[in-house]
Amino acid sequence: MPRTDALDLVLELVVLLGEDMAQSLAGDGLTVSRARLVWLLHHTGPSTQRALADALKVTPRNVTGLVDGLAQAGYVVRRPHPSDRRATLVTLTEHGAQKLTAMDAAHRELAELLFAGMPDAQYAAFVGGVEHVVARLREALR
Amino acid sequence: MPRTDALDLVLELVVLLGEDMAQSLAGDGLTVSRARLVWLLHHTGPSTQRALADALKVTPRNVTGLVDGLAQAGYVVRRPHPSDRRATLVTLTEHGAQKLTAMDAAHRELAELLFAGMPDAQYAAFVGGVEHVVARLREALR
DNA sequence: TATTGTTATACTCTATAACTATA
DNA sequence: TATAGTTATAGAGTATAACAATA
Repeated sequence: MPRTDALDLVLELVVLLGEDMAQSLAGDGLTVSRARLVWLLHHTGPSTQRALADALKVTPRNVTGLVDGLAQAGYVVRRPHPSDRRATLVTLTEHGAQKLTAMDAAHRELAELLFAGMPDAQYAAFVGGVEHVVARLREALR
Repeated sequence: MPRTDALDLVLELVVLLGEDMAQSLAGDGLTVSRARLVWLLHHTGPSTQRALADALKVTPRNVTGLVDGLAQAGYVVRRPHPSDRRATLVTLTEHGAQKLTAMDAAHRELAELLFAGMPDAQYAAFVGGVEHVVARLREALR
């Protein structure tokens, strides 16, 4: 007896969450792809484009484009790598860093919005359920 | 105390589910956008491009491109509308209909994969939790 | 006058391949 | 010879605007 209703509900959640994030990011002049890159920079510090490409699982060429857009929007700058003249270090600007700090806060507010008011027992069961599903998906994708 | 861990877990689920679907669809020569269109056709029958644009919440121009690609891939054909000569009715081909029936089965199998083995109590709590989160998101997006 | 779908144009994300500069 | 990042090229998804055919 497949539990397709739960899957459909999860798919709806995916759609709504995607809309919410895209809408919020658009307000900051960001796209999902660009946000992923600056989010990474924010949490790991200045990185070479090569490292970003590996972490984001996209091609180096793609990173060039994303960094171009982010630089034009004032989020990041390219700095020379101190010891390897082939490489560049992508670094958050002051403005970018401030925006990312604000995004951290927005992230916490979203968590608050979604889960505040949920009874502890249900919250625990929900987390357990998501972990279960994530584990199954990881196996399936391996 | 924001429950950011649950949000991060849900975001991971979104990523993994997206990868799983994209991988599966690529095997059928489909993209996510094209799959959404044929999925709609499969469940509502032949439709005008205008109706598809409204249902998918994209522009008519976008639908033109998606239908072009799906027609070339043999999933759909454009037929004249019987009473309105401005409009076309996008219809699944025999091949497309068979593929969609197979996708229905794959959908049930995915539900089976994700939720089989989950205790009834946890399943119920999980569904309740997702419903809670979906409701909150609906409010936020309104 | 309004609607359906198209052509024209443009931007973003994505990829592969060839090339430059450096290691 | 290998690596970092670029230019060149291409396809998909998305949008707006102008237009043709029809209602």
